[in-house]
Amino acid sequence: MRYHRIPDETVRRLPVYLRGLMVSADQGHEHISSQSLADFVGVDAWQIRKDLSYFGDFGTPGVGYNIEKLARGIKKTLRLDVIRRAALVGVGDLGSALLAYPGFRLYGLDIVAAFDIDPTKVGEAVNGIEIESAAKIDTLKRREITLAIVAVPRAAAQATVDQLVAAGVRGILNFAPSKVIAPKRVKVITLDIAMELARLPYYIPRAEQAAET
Amino acid sequence: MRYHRIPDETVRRLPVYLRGLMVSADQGHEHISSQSLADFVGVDAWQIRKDLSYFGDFGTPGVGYNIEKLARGIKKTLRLDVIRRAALVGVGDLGSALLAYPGFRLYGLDIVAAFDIDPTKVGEAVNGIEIESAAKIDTLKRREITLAIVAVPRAAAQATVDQLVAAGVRGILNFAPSKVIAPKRVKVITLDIAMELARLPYYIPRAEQAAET
DNA sequence: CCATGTGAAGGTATTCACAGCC
DNA sequence: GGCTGTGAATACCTTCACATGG
Repeated sequence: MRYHRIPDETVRRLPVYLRGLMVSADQGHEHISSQSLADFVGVDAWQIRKDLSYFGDFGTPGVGYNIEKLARGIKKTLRLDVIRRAALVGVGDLGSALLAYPGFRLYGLDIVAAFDIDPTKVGEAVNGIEIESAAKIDTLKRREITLAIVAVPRAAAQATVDQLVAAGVRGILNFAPSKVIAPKRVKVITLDIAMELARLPYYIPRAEQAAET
Repeated sequence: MRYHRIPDETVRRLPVYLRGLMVSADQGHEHISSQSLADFVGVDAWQIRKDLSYFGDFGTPGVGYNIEKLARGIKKTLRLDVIRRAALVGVGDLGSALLAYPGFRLYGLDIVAAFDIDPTKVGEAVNGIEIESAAKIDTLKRREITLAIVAVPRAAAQATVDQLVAAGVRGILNFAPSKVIAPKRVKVITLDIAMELARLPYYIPRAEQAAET
């Protein structure tokens, strides 16, 4: 099945598998079966096998998967086999937390630049990265930074995205709670944290909303 | 179609519509057509109409939707018609940013308690909320707090969830990068920020990864 | 004998096209 | 004429069951 297009839902799950594999490797394992990985990451075993079948044969029947080899295969498929440089725009509370967040490294992602519009912040360093004026966003192309994280207020989001697009950025993770428009060649993922919390109550049955004293 | 089960994907989109409606109301509008709302939030018009058809007739043919009425309907469906009290566990960089984040209010969600295991943080106040010892999580039931946000390191996530479940919490938004197990009656949504950034490169064609000098 | 990889079946969500109502 | 609400058609994803290979 190696020549099919990979479903979006599979692309969404691949980083989960990757994380599971790395944790498992840290624990000293060399091989893992689809069933063990399934138990570990919380997905069904056949789902994992189906997902992997879209882009290659990694397993050995009777044995399982070589962790190292499978991790490399997933990274290559996700195009994470190269270290990716990313820029952050908006060094507020959330932006600062993202700069300090160590989790990106696991996927070979590296935040190497930070921008803010506030002159009092420019020049300051957060987590070893000096904050630059937002006017300097146009230097990203020269610096070969192709990913960006937008953590600015809603009102500034579209203008920021426009700047980033003009600077040649190809992928944007947007935390501002609003739709932003970008050309088709630029992939935008919008993540509204409040919205995720907002859909939680739906799954709580009415009768049990109050504390069951 | 009022008596069907609402698809999960629809539940995921409803908060988007709700946000769009509120912004539109702020701009002084009273009515809105599915087409205008579609342009505004970035979803197709027929998708909006289909989604809304799962739980009620809100529109008037030839006119559109009364914004106020539709917003109330969506809130009721999402069970957001009551102010919801939430607790935060883990007041690190991300946790502090979440405490300061004003976006939850829009959905009637209110963070009213914060816990951390670090004794030097306990007693401090962040954004008007006093940080309590994590050992006090068991008081949540008494305080009728049914939602929780977990922003602790991966290693502590499962133990934190166990504590929250024991304290009667019914919905958990988990930022720790790991699967957590909870009884079926407790809904858990895991949000791994690094993973969202990690699937961005997949959508950037190989030939265009480097800056196009 | 055990675990993978995959056609085929089944289920869910998206998209279309239009009847019905203001 | 304009816009909603929805059956029907389509596309997509999940789940199953098993043939295949170590």
